[in-house]
Amino acid sequence: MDENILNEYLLSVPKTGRGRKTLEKISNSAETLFGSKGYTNTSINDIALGANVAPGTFYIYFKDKISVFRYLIQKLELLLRRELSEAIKNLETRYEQEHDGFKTFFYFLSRHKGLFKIIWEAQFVDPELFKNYYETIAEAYAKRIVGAQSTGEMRSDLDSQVVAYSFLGIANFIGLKWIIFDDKSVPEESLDDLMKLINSGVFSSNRDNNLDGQTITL
Amino acid sequence: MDENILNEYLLSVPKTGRGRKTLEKISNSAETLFGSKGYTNTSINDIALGANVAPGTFYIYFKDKISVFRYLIQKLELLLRRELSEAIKNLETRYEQEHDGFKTFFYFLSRHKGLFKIIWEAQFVDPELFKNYYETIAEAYAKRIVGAQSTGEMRSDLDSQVVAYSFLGIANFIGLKWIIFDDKSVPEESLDDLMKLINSGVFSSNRDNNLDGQTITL
Amino acid sequence: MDENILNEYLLSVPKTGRGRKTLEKISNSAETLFGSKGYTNTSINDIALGANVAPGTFYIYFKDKISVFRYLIQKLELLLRRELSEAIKNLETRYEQEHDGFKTFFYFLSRHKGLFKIIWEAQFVDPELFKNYYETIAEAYAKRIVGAQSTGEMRSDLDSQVVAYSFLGIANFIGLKWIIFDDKSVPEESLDDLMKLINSGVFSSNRDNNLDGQTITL
Amino acid sequence: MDENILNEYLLSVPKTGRGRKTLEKISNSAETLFGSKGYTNTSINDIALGANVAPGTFYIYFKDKISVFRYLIQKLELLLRRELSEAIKNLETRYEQEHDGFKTFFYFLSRHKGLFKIIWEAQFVDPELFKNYYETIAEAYAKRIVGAQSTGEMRSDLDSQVVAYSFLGIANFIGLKWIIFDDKSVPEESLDDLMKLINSGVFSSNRDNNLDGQTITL
DNA sequence: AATGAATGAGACTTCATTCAT
DNA sequence: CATGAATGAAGTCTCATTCAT
Repeated sequence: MDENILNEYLLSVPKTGRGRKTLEKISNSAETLFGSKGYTNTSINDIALGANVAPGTFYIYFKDKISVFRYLIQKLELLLRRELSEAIKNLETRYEQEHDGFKTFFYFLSRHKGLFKIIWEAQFVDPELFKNYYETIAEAYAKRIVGAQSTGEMRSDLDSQVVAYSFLGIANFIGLKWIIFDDKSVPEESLDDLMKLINSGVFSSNRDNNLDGQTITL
Repeated sequence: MDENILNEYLLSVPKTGRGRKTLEKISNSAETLFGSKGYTNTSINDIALGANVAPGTFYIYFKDKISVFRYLIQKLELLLRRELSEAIKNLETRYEQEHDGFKTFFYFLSRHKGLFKIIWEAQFVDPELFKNYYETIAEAYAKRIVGAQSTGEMRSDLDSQVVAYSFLGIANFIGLKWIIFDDKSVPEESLDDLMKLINSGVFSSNRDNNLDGQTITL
Repeated sequence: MDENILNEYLLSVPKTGRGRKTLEKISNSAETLFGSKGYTNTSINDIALGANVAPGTFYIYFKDKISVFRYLIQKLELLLRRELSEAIKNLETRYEQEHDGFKTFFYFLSRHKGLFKIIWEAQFVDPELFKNYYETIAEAYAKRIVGAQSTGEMRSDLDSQVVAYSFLGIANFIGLKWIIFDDKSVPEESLDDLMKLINSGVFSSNRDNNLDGQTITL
Repeated sequence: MDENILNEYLLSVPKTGRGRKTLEKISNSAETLFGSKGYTNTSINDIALGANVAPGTFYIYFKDKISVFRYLIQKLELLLRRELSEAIKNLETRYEQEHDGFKTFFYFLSRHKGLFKIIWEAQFVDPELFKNYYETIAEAYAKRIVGAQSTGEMRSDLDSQVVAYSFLGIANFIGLKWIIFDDKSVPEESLDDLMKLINSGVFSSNRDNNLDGQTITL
């Protein structure tokens, strides 16, 4: 079971079912509160209250407040990674993979709004963690781009990092919009437009740029 | 002077030169500290110390801690808006405007790394403010897109909001990368690639997708 | 068995060998930890951990934390008393008894560094106990001095309490030096000098003091 | 002013008379409470309460609880050192110096019972500090002994460290007796007996020891 | 007898804010 | 205007002790 990775973040792994249930209650309470009020505005007492346990109980499972935070981020990463690789593993073209990747990401967001917001706060709560998190993701993504470029599926005159960060930026921002502004139009609905955008761009035609007149039939 | 808008955020607008200097010292100290350590990790004492004034002096100019924060965000918005409109006001094509807009944004970032970080923290410090800030920006941007679509400069089969948020996402993420990871390659250098991306997309050609065969000559 | 006195400090005297072993593990763990980290810095959890039992098990044998502490002090007193009386019971002169008494004390210390430190901490942990402990010892010692004075073995112009406390002070301080500073020179080595000191003093001669010219041939 | 050494232990040296008074109230409250209830049993709230200030005020002057503790020990050392050197500076013989040294020490104790008790607790609260404190004192004392031995005022067949620790042990234990047991007979009254003891010893006569028959006329 | 999870009072500490000078 | 000392509510965390299993 992959979840055992998360145990590293625990002060003590419960041996009884009772303990396991308590840990879950605490973790869930923290996720909910961090997601709604933010890490900084959430106190241990809040978390304990939300978990229906005494404040001291929190410290049986987590060393301190920042530890749950890290635990939850690790959990987010684990879940997202798993879902993404699952989603695209049988798809042949990069285009399909990208399409379903975005789709999966948005679907994931819909179920983990809170967890996702936590990541952004990491920038202030634990800058090192934040840096590592995004470095890892961006690097992995850039590698994917390079792969697609080498097979000719993606144009290779663009820096892979620029492309990777742009895609991540688009996905995150549309997700951010959705989460923060509690948008009714789920991002999934925007998926087609988004794909068109990254597929063939936004500008219409005949500009004097360095794309040297090559014609693309879409 | 446009700056007078900022006076709304002040408890008392200094009448003497001495007072003006004190206010500036406090505001600058806050900007520096919020930008480096973050709002939450910066205390009024820190700000006062950095401004070479007594803690009590802070409260002559600002009602409370959150007020400087809002003051600084308002300042950022003001400055950025001004620079952007200045930068593109004499440019004819949307493409050129977009190009120079990004360029200006990145240049602005380079001089206000701290302020940019402050914006992000607003998400947790003052969610309402953050929401308004981005709503305003995104709406304005979306309007620009609609305009460009109506003149035919941009393809009109894409939802203007999706395009707006995508562009903002790209700009912000590349900016984020640069700031947080202290990147050596300034984003300006990536500008050409970025323009190519939004101009004509990333995928290479001839895909069997729902873009229904319409041909675009680039 | 004299040890039954110690049972008074127990919540339940174990009837099975298993229980006896558990009690011993707990008591030993406490002695070790109190002796190294001190009473205050040792938690019940530490003790339980060191004894390889669950925290709850501690409370089967001891009413509370202070109880083990008292138990251990009582144990120290018992052991020391026994060794001392054993050591000097066949010696004829007070001088020899004092000599071997110190020697035995230092030897005892070498095997119970921890317990000795526990006694000192009692001053702060349980002042009443500490008071009683030292009162008892000092009184017993003072009685010995009076006895020696009545047989003429010790000069009788000195207050027995002053002598008793002085001797105890010397023994304790040299012991303290040894324990706290982890001295390499075992106090036993200093024994001869110490005996000379209490035998004939430190100052050289011919002073105009209130010893009224009486001559002592050493 | 020598007292400025103590400022090193302060978080902020007060600039106004008001602050100086507050600092003194806090320091005095801590001294009283540490001396009566002990360091461990005294809370910051207790100290603040005893000083008639808010808990937070404590932290204006001291970094944390252990800091006042160190501050007070440093103060004790400073005061004692000063009084001792003052007391003996005009005395000619070592005997007189020793006599007045003990007397001064006992007199000092009578005015600083609490402060003196604090030292003992340092063994558990800040072992390093305790070690340094006693090492310094013992070394200084041992040097004095060596000096007295070289002038012939003290017999030189005794190890100076043994003598130093013995003297310290005697002084401390008699002081301890007085303080802990709240003795009515002030140690000063025992001074003469004590001087006799260290002057010419306790045992009466004619023992077969290794003092090789030398005769001392007292 | 033993377990280990849960408790909650209480300790330490921070810091936005006030106010007398 | 400016100061800086004082405040006290609120938050983090520890740990002796209890109790259901």
